[in-house]
Amino acid sequence: MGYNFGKIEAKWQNYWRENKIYHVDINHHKPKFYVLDMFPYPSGSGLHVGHPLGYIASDIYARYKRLRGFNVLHPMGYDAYGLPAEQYAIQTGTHPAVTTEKNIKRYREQLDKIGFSFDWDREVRTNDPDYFKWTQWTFIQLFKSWFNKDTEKAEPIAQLVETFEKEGNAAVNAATTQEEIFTAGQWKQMNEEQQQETLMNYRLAYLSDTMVNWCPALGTVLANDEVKEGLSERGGHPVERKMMKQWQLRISAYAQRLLDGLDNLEWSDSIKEIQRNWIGRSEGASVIFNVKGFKDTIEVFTTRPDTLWGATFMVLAPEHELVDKITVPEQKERVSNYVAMAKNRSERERMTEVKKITGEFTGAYGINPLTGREVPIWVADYVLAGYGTGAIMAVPAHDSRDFAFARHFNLPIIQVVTKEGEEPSDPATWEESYDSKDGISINSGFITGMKTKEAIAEVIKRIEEMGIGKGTVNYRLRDAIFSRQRYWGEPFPIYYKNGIPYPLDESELPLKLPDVDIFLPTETGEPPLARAKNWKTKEGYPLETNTMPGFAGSSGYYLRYMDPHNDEAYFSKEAVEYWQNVDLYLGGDEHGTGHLIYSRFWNKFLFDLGLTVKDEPYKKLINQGKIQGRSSFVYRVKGTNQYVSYGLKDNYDTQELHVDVSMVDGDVLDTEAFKKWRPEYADAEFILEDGKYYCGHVVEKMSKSKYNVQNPDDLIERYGADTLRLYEMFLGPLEQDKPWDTKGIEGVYRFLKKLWRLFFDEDDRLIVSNEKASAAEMKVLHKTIKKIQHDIEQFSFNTGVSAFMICTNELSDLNCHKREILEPLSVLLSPYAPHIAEELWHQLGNSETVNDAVFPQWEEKYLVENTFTYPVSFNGKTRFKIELPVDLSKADIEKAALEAPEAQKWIEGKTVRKVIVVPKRIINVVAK
RNA sequence: GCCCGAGUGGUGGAAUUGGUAGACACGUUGGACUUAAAAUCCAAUGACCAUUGCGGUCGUGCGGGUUCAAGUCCCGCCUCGGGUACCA
Repeated sequence: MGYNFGKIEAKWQNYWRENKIYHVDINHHKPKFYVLDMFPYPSGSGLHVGHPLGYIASDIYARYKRLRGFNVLHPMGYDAYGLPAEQYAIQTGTHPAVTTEKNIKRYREQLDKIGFSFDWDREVRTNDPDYFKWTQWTFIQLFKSWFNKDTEKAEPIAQLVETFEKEGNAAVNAATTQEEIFTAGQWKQMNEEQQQETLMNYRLAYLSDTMVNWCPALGTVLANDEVKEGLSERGGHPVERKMMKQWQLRISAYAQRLLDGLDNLEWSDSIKEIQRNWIGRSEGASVIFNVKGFKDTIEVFTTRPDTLWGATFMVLAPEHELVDKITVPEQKERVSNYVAMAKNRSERERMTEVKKITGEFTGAYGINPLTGREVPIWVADYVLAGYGTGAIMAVPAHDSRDFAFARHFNLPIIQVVTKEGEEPSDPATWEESYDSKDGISINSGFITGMKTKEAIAEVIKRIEEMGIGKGTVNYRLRDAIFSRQRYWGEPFPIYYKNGIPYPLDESELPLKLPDVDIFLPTETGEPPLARAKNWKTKEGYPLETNTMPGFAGSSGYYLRYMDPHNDEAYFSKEAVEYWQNVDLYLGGDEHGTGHLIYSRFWNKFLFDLGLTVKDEPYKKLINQGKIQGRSSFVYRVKGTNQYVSYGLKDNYDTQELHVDVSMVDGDVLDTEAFKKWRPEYADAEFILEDGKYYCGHVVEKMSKSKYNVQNPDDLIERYGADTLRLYEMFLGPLEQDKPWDTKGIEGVYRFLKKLWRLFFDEDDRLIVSNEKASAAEMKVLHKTIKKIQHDIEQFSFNTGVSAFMICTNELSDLNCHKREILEPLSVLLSPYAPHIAEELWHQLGNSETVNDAVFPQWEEKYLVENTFTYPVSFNGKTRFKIELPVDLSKADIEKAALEAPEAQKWIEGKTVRKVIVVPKRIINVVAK
């Protein structure tokens, strides 16, 4: 019989469930540890082998921490709102809730089979009213808050109103889009609508007209991070720019805190860098230019105020409010045509035509505030309305885009920075602009001769004194568009009275999704919720018809796990004070600019409200790599039904076709299975090599259409969950992308069978003895404990698995069947392979779960060696080995090495110049 | 374009951070057991040269450098993967 994983795994999975082994509560006698996986969106195709990779790693860590005496919170749930279920609903009429429920059930079955230590009593689902009540609640708090730049935190709108009533807004330093200054008197004279409109400019969740990423195919707007290269991330549909009234979150207010917070996080440098780039802080100055003949001024943002003397023209974004006003009559037509063209270009066009230089002269002139020189004002779409002030001063000599523009339209180029010790040259001879971050200012008035850094500081100082500008910081981070014109998401807890949005009373939450007849927009283009009957408050006011985006529900889910059944609050004070924040978070790095930013923002906001106790949600983050599929190909001879084996395909004119990897074993195709696969292959003929059909292969994304999906259920069926767990870890470093190849799973399976043989004989009789272990056996054990502990703490799970293999191989060689060795070994193995470990632990006579055992402690005394086998190298090349006592002095080691018989041939006829001895490492002889 | 990350046997990957390159597996080859197969076990397996035995040369993407010693550090390239994209 031997190792019967099927029986063992079912048995212990039941035992764990029935005895609630993974249920966890607050326990003040133990230190807490919070291990979290990014929860999955339950898709219709179920889990493939790539999904559990991170879950297995975090499960090993969670189990390890438990063995080390921590009270471990390790929950799981579902990111249940999402487009696929809704798209399916549109096609079939099946309610997305039904699809989602079905998919969750399948996910749960698959997850259960892998033997995770999740506390399912804490499961959350983003579409569960008990859960999204708090998503809606948080939205209301955002609506009722503003960001005070003086205190660098969110504060209640109610207090802001009090300030307005007392002194107006002049002294308020807020993250705001409010431009007009008003007095207390003016505030009081505003009507309700005007006041609400004003407050909207301060709220952290606010409604405003904004340029959005509109995706016609999905019928909704998308956030910036949901658009990749001008196409929607989901589905790859084209995205257009459109002006729409949308809910937004003022995440830009938190830009600096989001940036600063990164410094103290144990995240990979790459993901921190991605976030830093996304936030995009840049320091510089805003400078005010007068417009000749107008009272209006143009404010520009520049990171290089030291190049003001080189500004030879100005450029406004097509959307800039002054374009129309300042354009001279004879340019009107050209400019308005250009602006219309620029506005209508899709995102995609705009991005693909980056190199195309376009623009129009307005006919107006700006006046350089430092030099008094007149510079022409142009309109061009290389200047973005959404960044800085939507206007720039162009310094063609030192900016590549300005340079290209100046060359194209024949505008003057003046050099104002040069490299130290270099003579300025004629820009007309240049091929590109001169990047001058470390230079010396020339031809630049009072900063001439200064180094760039001090020149910038000096200009900022002077323009501030002169009142024509100031030092400023700009961020690339945009506010997050929070409305989706979709059905399957959280409804906004907002109603409209006279067109003004108001939040629902908290007692009205959760506001559940209404029923609709079909999941499509209305004829008039309103979102699906507008189809619902009676989508209004008790008083009859219409409710918001947009729904929230996918990242709404995932932004604060880690907090709800701490106290998932609380109906009084998001989570209790006691729970958050105990569990604090996530100690270890595992997930894919594709969430670098989305979820991980939103979630940090959400947490910081709740922190400002005094709800969370940590400023950052995820202390340590590990991004597991993707598992790629290994696709197989057959080669059809064109125009025939003949298939030629890989090695012979170059002799024919062939077409490459994906075949299902389940029919391929080590590149050899099961030709009979292939014939049965599809009717058109029934009469397939094969041109074989050595009697076999060899397939070609390539490593690519795992997907249905490539027939390379490996699902964990089949592998568990064949090898068991423990083998699957070990194999996924054995594949390679956790954070690295790697191809999936089922071939190697045999090796791991063999290891478990071999381990089993240490405990049982051929007739399944336990052969474990209570005999005292030998020094050699103790050494194997303690070496392994040390290695396993080290590897788990380093998240080096692949080397951990090989350490277990080495250990088992060595114990087999030693013929060791001793409890003193095997009992700790079963504990050691339990994080990786919990089922077999639990079985062995109980077979050894333990009646409690192995999860409550104590992780064994390795002791140095078993590891000490009396001798060390030195590699002896001559001029860096290893020539022979010599075993010497470890406590030998350097001089004696040197002597022993040089006197060794093998050494003579390398020394002969040469002079020994030097001998390097590194104790317990190496001996290197330098001989010439 | 800019910013990260990675290139090691036929394959996945190791290498205590500058100290025996290729651990552990897969695969392959040969052998044992078996009527046979599966399973299991044993041996070989970086390339090349030599071979009766000992052995030798080369080798971590490429080219240079530092060092007694480089997969690891420095300089310059190449290739692949990811992020970002007119951000002033």
